[in-house]
Formats: sequence, structure tokens, C-alpha cells
Amino acid sequence: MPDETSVAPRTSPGTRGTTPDRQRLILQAALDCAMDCGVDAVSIDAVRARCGASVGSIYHHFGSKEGLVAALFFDIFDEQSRAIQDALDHAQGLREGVCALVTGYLDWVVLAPDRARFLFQARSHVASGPRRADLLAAAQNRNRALLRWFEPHQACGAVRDLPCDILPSLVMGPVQSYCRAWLGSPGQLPGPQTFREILADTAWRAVRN
Amino acid sequence: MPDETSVAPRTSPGTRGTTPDRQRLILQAALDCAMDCGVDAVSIDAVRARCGASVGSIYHHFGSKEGLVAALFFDIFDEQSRAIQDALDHAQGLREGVCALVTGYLDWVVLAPDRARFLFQARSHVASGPRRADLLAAAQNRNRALLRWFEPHQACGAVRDLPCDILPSLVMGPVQSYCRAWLGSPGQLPGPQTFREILADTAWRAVRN
Amino acid sequence: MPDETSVAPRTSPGTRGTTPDRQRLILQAALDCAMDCGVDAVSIDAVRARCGASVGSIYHHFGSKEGLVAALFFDIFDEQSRAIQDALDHAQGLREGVCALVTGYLDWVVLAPDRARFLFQARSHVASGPRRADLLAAAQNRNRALLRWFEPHQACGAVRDLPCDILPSLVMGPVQSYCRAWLGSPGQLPGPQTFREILADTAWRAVRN
Amino acid sequence: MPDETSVAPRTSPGTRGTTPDRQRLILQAALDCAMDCGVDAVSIDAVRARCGASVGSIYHHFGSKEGLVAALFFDIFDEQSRAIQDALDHAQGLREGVCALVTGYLDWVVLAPDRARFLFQARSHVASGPRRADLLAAAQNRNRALLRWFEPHQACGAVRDLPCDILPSLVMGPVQSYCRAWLGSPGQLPGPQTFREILADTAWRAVRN
DNA sequence: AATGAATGAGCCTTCATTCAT
DNA sequence: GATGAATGAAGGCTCATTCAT
Repeated sequence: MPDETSVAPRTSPGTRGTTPDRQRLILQAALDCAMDCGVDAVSIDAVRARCGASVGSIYHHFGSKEGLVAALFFDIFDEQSRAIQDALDHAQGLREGVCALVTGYLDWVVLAPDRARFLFQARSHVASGPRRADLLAAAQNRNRALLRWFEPHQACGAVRDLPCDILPSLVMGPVQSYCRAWLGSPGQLPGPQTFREILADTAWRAVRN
Repeated sequence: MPDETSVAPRTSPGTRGTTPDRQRLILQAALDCAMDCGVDAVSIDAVRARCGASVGSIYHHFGSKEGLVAALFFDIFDEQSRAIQDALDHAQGLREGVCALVTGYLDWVVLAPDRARFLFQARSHVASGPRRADLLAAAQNRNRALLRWFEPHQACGAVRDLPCDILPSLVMGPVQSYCRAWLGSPGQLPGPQTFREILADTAWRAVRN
Repeated sequence: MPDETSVAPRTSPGTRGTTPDRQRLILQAALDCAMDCGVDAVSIDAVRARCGASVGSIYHHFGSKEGLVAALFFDIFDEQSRAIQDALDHAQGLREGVCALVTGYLDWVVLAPDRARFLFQARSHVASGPRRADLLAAAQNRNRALLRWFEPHQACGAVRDLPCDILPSLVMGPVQSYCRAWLGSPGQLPGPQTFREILADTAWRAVRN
Repeated sequence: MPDETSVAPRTSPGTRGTTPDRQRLILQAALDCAMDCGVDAVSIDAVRARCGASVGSIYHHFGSKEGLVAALFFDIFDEQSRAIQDALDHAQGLREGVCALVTGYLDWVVLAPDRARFLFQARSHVASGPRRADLLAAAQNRNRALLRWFEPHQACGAVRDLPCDILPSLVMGPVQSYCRAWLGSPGQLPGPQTFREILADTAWRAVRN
């Protein structure tokens, strides 16, 4: 049923000097679908209805539905990774760095709750698809960056010497757990910022010596 | 479904040692489906094929596919809650109790990884369905039990006086995070028992004064 | 899903000196179903849910779904026939008799619009079922009564000598047509009583000489 | 369905003499199904089997089974309206016009009994579906045309000054009643042409002054 | 690059009916 | 008379995907 709910003009004219390209339009439409009713609501047809692209166009750009979801996932995943890395880069000293990992994550979730929710929801879909390897690699990259940052501090005995498999969960577990709960039951819990200090402090307690 | 407004099957199946009845047979078949390829593989037809029940029989007992998934979810959720509560009940003293929360959870996950995986996978499905309220209530019940246990220790200053919304994430976040990762990429990570002490100790660090 | 919406007590106690029997309860429930969403909504399960009877009980009394619908249909059809016959019996003279046919029908429809609507809706179902012969017989009976009443008046030349196949449509066509329209779009048309005289007069015009 | 809010298929199928397109093929197949065993026999699968279209194709063009039935209904309803209007347009004078309304209807029914039967059967389905408003509008349109035609004759006192709500039933009630009966019990009643004059005359009697 | 009609497997659900208790 | 678990055919609908234009 083409076009029935088409809302956006084919090429949002005049929003900037350049028209946003089809790919971004499609990705945004896919995210909007997921926002409404979960990842399972991201169907080719729903995306098409939202952004006015044709079925063929979506396939031209993303190859498959799985490809579309994965593209959106990695897009957001990378954005999140950059946000955390930025926070870490601007932190000075050990404790501040640990806190930056937590608050960098937390701030990004608060800034882009919809994208954060999608990341939680879509992960298992990507993990069980053909880009599973990419996901493992991306996750490992992020973990490695975290571990690399910790390394010197562990070496000098400033933080516990923890196995690298468990360290990420110890540092990020609480903030992820709370953010997931917050995103999952809107209006039921205070925003993560409320517990910014507590969460950061808890990460520090987890690793300090 | 004998009583559509009741939360649990009318005749708590399998509580006694008798021949497993249809309801339990169906629930087990549903779990088996989910074990193979994730919750999305729980289709009425797949369940039917596995346990020999008819389509109509499944609907008679569970009302809908959603109802079946939810029934299985709450069945397992309650089992998990009992496992944690059991561990907590047998613990003596403050620190041991904190550790019991973590290890009770961890041990149950290791004991029933399939059921644990289902809990992670199915939660969002239940949360976005008609039994969302039941889920929120069940989660709150569990949290309240945890908070009630902490209360006297907070009162006497033995543990930090933390807001009740964040406490569960601080205590359980790391172990949940790791278990989720372990269940999600089989063979990639060491079993949770490997980090039993670290995880328990981290929970203790999170709350101690 | 037994009983979920059971509203009526098993045996409406104390409504009269005697409890209405199961059969009537079931028939009423079937009519209620049809009222809500049309004859197609009369399913064994919907009836069961409404009146608290068991599936088996319904089958015990009516043999099949078709049997239930037919039983209700003939019940109402006979009631309607009696209403018209009563009106005719109390009329005196030719013109008054013709009017009584119309107004007897009309008054009954206004008195029992739900039952009238069911008659319109269910007729084709009964007509294509195993009781088709009964329906033809009942309809013919009613027509024969009408024709028998007209006979002497036709013989003496007071009314047109019309073929018996067409006479019923000439007399009852307009009032049936309007009642059908009125029942079909509630609130859109004035009640049939508004046109009592016009409709009666038109029937008279149709047959008078 | 190319445009879900449009009432008619976007490309008025079959208006030209070209190869019948899919939409018309599907509509014809649906009508064929209904001819065999009534509207309830119009199942997606039966239609598919008849015309060789795929399930998806039917949904692409009509959105739902309800949409298919409604599309066919309005197609036929419009055809019938045109037939009556044509007869009316070719009539000269008052009495001839009144007769044309009746015989125009009657002739069309005799010409296309299957389509006429479908109209009777499907009306309540359309009336209780999402296109109820369209049906009311279409019916009102037809009535308005009839009333507009009568207006000058009423104004000059040549016909009774009847309320517009009842006029259509007075004029068309008998012929509709008989045609319905004839279509409903094939072989039991003489064809409507047998009563062409009687029915036309009766309509005239109903409205003349 | 884009379009949209066509495909058909697969899913959820409803339903009349049977039968052992 | 009554009960309700069980059956399985049948139906409506969604969806990812292909392909000719």
C-alpha cells in the first residue's frame, strides 16, 4: 500500500544546503519504526510507508532487512562508542577516567534515549545474523580500548588487577543495568542523571585498590 | 485458558510429582523452541510439533502466543526469584547476604542457562504486551524483597544509604551484565563461576560503608 | 477460555417464581451476540462466554451451531407472525385489515428491533442450511394466511385480483424496506411510527381497486 | 492497494477495452466465489485459486478481504445506480419516470442476477466495516437523485408531497422485496419480468395524487 | 538509482465439533 | 443433563524478497 502515510517530502527541501540522502532518510524511518513498537516492527513495508522510499530503493541501499537493521545498529553503536571515548579523552587522571566511562555512557543515553533503546533491542538480532562477526569485533574493539586505558593503572597497582573478561562488566554493569531499566519502563524511574555520582563512584569502588 | 484474567494457569502445573500435564508439556516445548533459535522461533506450529498438542489445545490453555510466552516467562522468573531468595535466606550476616544475592543469581544462571537466556530474551516481549503490569509488579516485588533485606543494615549504618531505585542495579548490575554476555556469545567467555568471588566482592564494594 | 466474561449467574435466581431454563438462556445469549456484531459473531464460544453454559450443554440442547441459530430464528419468526396475525385478527373490514398487516409488522419491529434485525440478518443463513425446507414452509404459511385473508375481498372485486406470488411484496414491500433501512443505520432515520399512516395508506393504494 | 484512503482502485480497472488487469481479474474471481456459495465463500484462498493471483497480490491491491468485498460491492452498486439513472434519463413525463425507476431496477436485476444477489448479501458486511460511511454516502446519493427527480413533480402537486425519508421505500420497496425473494429462492418464483407492469403500476399508485 | 507489482511461505487465530468424565 | 479439554481444518494476514520497467 504505497504512500498511504507518507509524511516526509521526497527531499526535505531547504533544511540545509544539501538534501539529506536517501540512506539517512531510510535509516531514520527504521529507527522511528523501532521506537513505536520495538525492533520487530521494523518491516520493509513500515519503513517504506514512513519515509516514502520504494521497496526497491531500500533493497538497493541495504540489500536486505537484516542489512538495514545492522546498518542502523552499527551507526548508533559507533556513535555511542565515540561518545564514551570522547568523555574518556577529556578526563584527567585515574578516578576521573573511570567516572568518564560511566558518565560518558550515561550522558549519551540521556541525550539519545531512542537510539540507546534501539541498541539494547537490536543487539541480539544483529548477533544472530550474518554480521555477528562484525558485532563481536566492534564490541571487542570497545572493550580493548577500555582495557588499554586501564592497563597502565593496573600495572602501577592503582587499580585491581582484574581479568579482562570481567572488567567491563564491573565498570559498566551498574550504569547499563539502570539505563536499561529506565529505558524499558518510561516514567517509572528517575532519569539516570539523578544517580550520576553514585554510579560513577560505584564504578570506582569496583576497580580501585 | 480456563480463566483469562488469572495470572497463572489455574492448576499450577507440575507442582506435584504426578504425570506432567498438557500445560507443562506445552511450556516445555515452547522453551525448547526458544533454546534452538531464540524467542522468535516460538511459533504455535513449532510448539505443536514438539509436544504433540493440537493448536486448539495450546489456545485453550494459554489464549494466545503472547500468553504462552508470558506464562513461560513468569514461570521462569518466579523460579529465579525463589533461587535468589533461597540463597539469601541461607546467608548469615551482612556481607554474606550481599554475596548470596550475586552468587544465588549466578549459580541459577549456570544451572539453567537456557531458562536464563529465555528470561533475557523474552522480557521485552512481555513488557510490551498485555501483561506489562504483571511484569512491573513481579520486578518490583523482587526489588522490594532486596530492599527490605538491606533496610536494617542501612539503618544501622553498615551499608551506604542508597536510593532504593538505584540499589538493585548497583548490587546486581555487574553479575547480570556478565551473565548476559556469557549467555549471548556461547563459547566466547569463561563461565560465570570463574568470577564468582570477584562479582560478589564487587557487589560488596558497591554498598559497604 | 471458559467463564472469563460470564455475567449472568448460572440460574438467575429469584427473577420469577421459576428459573429460566438453559435453553432460553442460551438463545438469549445467542441473540445478544448477534446484536453486538452481526450473526457471524454468534459462535459457540461467544455464546458460552455470555451465558455461562458449557460447550457441551449448548450442543446437548441444539445439536449444532446451525441448529442454535435456526432455533432462535424460528422462535422470533413465529413471534413476528403471531404479532401480525393478532393485528389482523383485531381489524375490522377490508381497509383496516390491509393497514393492520402493515402496522402490525411495523409495531412489532419497533417493539423488538433487535429481534427484527436478527430476522433480517439470519434469514439467508437459515435458508442455506438444513432447515431450508422449514423456512420455506414457514414463509409460505405466513403468505398463505395473508392470501387467504385477501381471497374473499378479491373475489368480490374490492381489491385488485393480483397473482399470489406478488401480492405479499406489494403490501409489505414498503414497510419492510423502510424498517430494514431504519434497523440498518441506527440514528439516521426517523422511527417507522413516523410513517405509520403513509405506509398503511400505501399498502392500501397498492391493492385497492 | 496503491492508496489506502482512496475509495476506488487508483486506475479504474476495465474502463477501457484493454486486457483486463489484475484488479479486475481479482474482483471477478471474488464475484464468482460469491455466486457459488454466498459472500462467506469469498475467502482469499478461494479467490486466489480462481484467478491465479497470489495472496500478496490481492492484499497489494485491496488491503484486506473486507476491502476486496467492499470494492466489489461499490463497483456493482455504482453499476446498478447507473442502470437506474439511465432508465430514468430516457423516460419522458411523470408516470413514465416512476415506472422507469422500477423497471430500470428490475431489468438490471434480471440482467445481472448474480451481481444483484451479491449486493443484497454483501451490504450488511460493508455496512459494518470501515467503509460504512462510504456506503451511507452512496445510498444517500442515489436517494438524493431520486428525490431531486421527484421534486418538481411534488412542487406542482402532480405527486403526493411525501417526506423524503420514506419516498424511496414507497417507490422501490415492492420491487426490491420481490427481487430479493426471487434471488433468494431460485426456481421457486416467476421472474420479476412477469410482474413488470404490476410493480411499476404499484409504484405509481404509491406516489400519485 | 528508483519504482511498485507480484510472489508464496509462514504465522496467528478462530471455530465447530467430539468425547470421556 | 452438564462439563471442558482436545482436535484440526480453514481462514486472514504479514513479510522479505525478486524483477521488469
